[in-house]
Amino acid sequence: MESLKKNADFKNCYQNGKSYVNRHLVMYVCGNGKDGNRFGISVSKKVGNSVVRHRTTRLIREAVRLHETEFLPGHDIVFVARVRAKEIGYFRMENALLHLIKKAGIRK
RNA sequence: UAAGCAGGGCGGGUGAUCGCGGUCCGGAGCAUUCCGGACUGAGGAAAGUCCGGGCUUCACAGGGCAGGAUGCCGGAUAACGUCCGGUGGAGGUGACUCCCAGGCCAGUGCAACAGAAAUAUACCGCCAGCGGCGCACGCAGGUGUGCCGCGGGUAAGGGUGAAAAGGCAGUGUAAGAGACUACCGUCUUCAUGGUAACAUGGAGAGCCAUGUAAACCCCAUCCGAAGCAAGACCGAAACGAGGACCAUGGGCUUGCCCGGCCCGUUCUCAGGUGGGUCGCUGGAGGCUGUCGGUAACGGCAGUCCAAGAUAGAUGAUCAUCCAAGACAGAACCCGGCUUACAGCCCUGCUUAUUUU
RNA sequence: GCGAUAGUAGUACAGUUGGUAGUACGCCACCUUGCCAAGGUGGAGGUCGCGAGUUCGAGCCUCGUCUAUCGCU
Repeated sequence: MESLKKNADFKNCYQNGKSYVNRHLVMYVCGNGKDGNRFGISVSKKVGNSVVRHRTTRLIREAVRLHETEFLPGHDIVFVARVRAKEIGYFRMENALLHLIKKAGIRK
């Protein structure tokens, strides 16, 4: 999967995209005018120490990887972990993610 | 067996499926990239960033001042505020542990409250002398005693305080006082042992004097600055400089021509942005043996190569075993310190109890 | 990666040569008023972020540690 790298890409998504929220995640979506999707993951220092943040990032990335084909193409999507996200395992993270993309209407 | 002390080690394992970073090999491809295979992929603290060094760039004739750091002695080391071994002090029955442990007779500052007095004094007290008044004895001179006053001698005793001009016992005295004596302490000096810190012993000084230097300061030693986002190299586009080209194509200067300027095409150069490559992991390296050293550590020989990401790679699911998995994620590299940490194992030693 | 600053009452802040921790607002009680506000009087409230050390004695000095905020690249 292709990832968002530049700070400007994230800023663009925050300002021009639409946001969807649930208990564990925040998702920002905006169009990018390309064939595929690009994903960004953001976990702030408030969530925990380095080990906790890395684990949270990996859970989100794994969930995105396994469900990448279910996304409608042509979007930049940023996932932001909320503080409660550090307490959950993979399956609840997966459910949270699927819930959000269904809510946003970008699931096939 | 119980309690404890010191040192060292480990820090979940195995398998299956899907997935990620790196190196090498093979194939496709030849700017890039894709496919397959093999190997490999976080720590004891990777952490805090508290010290020290390597490396890189900049600065620099030499010296001093300022500023900072360290501080018993000897050794180890590339270096250190680290480590090792001693000395002194403190704690523990003990194994053993802990200590920023130089200098307030170079100078300056501070010591609230209480207390008479805080670095110098005399409040109460003690003591004799002189003067006055009273009482007792006495014929009287006078003697004894009490109170008051005067100028003196004292620092034993009193209470305050964290701390009151060595302690304690005796001699001595009007009362006292290192005034004198013994012991202990302090200081000076000599001898012996030790590389030294220092220890032990002898002799002397009657003892001019508190604490605080994690107060200023003094003394000795050390220190140029910044950091891999350091730095080196390659270099799109756009901008800039110079040259060449022109069917003289367009515009401006103009009534027109010449001339000049800008745009155009192309070449060279400079700076070095987006980006890329290097720095980047073979090193004060690990392990084993041996030799020197009490040890820290060092010498020699053999053997091994063990992450290198660049918005940042180790994950997910399932099965299974057990003691049910704590603290926690490399970002140029090393040596330390400090802090966090579920639990497990090994070695040596101490104390107590019991048995032989 | 490299640094800097701060932490004191519920809140915002003082606190100098180290010597009994204070100010304002807020809080509580009383007075005033028919009632409320304003005003007046009195009172409570602090492990000085935490742990060691130096000192006779630390909010203050030293070391370690935690949290928050900010800066440079």
